[in-house]
Amino acid sequence: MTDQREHILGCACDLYLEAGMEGFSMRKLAQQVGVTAPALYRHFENREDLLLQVVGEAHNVLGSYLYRALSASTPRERFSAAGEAYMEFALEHPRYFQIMHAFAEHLGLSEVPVEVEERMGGVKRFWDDRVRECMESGVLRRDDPDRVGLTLWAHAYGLLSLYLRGLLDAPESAFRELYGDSFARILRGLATTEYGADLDQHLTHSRESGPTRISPVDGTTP
Amino acid sequence: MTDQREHILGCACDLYLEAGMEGFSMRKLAQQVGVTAPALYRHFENREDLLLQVVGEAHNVLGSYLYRALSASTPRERFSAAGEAYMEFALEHPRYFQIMHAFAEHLGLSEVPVEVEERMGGVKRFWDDRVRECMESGVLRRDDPDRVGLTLWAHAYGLLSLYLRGLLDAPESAFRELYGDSFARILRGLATTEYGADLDQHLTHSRESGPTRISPVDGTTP
DNA sequence: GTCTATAATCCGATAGAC
DNA sequence: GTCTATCGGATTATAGAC
Repeated sequence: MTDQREHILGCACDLYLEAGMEGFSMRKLAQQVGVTAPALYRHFENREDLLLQVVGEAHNVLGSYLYRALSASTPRERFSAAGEAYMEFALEHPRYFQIMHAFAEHLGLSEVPVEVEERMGGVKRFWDDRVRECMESGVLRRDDPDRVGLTLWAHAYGLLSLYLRGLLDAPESAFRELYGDSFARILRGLATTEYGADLDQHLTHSRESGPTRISPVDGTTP
Repeated sequence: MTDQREHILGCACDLYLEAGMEGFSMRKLAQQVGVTAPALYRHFENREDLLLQVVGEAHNVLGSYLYRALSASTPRERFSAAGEAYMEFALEHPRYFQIMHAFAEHLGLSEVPVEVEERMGGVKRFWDDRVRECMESGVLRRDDPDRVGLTLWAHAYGLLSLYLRGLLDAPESAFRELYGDSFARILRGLATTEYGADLDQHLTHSRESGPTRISPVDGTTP
């Protein structure tokens, strides 16, 4: 009873996880807590403030998943474990996964709150660190860790989002296999060795100039 | 005036593109159309039905972007153009990009409507076709086009989503460069050649069994 | 800190006249 | 096909008593 605020926050997380963003209201929350709606405003400024705290909890849970990955003993194992931890979090807490990436959008905000931005920066840095130590130990090619981290993060995020939104018609077991498979493909590369050389050349020069090119690049080599 | 239904649909698209999902209501739409709210129900069953048509329009617009990419003359150029077209669509019509991927979620539906599922299948097939013809012409490594297509699609979708949600603090010009760069990295591969061999072995065997593995794999080779 | 009561809006959808 | 009028409901948030 001392920390009624935390009790409310716990109920808010439960309610959101059960009902999603559409089904979340201050009235329902009050009912679940066992008080009346106005009482909530003694502890939280408004609905937005409250949901921001829920996002914070989502980040805490993700953090605990990622932290576990650090107990592996080599960079390549930590890297692998991190990728799996990110997937496990998304599959076991899909609503958390959604709200932390789409908070501003869900609330119709034009800007991402700084709290969320900072927390998300932490997630990104975690990826970058796994990448960096894999580069240092020769598992990953030497490259800009920040960019490589983003590529990996975007791929994982995209794959999980498409799955959670029901846009991939695969059962969970199949998806898990697909996720690891897709990761492996990215690490190994998709282009033939012939065109791979082309790409190396592209990347060496692209840091300075030029329009966006995606793929087997500019018309130089046939 | 003959096709008032189309006029309403046009206004609905405009209203959604301006106000987003949060700001979309039958009343506001009616006001924009210049009629009263009940009149809308002569043309559309309900709000959900109407928004489903908006999603359809979003797919039409994306389709027109992708279609343009087919005018390139070689598989590798069509591939490159397709990736750029997907990006251009997302950057120029961010709301359309969002609603077509998150329609069910936005409306609190538990299942993705079949119309959306089919349309999205078309997008996926377009990616797969670009991949397939690149494999046949030796630009991409021979592999399962369906899986490779998914990897590329997920990466592009993830990167664009993160950017549109304001989770990447980069201006648009920087993002465009980043997008192409990230694509090139995936095509070339991220692992060192040494560990790349490991991955090849993994992929060869993984089609049949085993738990999800992500990266430099199983403890066999040091 | 919590209550009752209520303000002030907004929403989707329908009935029935024209 | 469109209107007026309205039903029936939801929501966030506040005022003031206890």
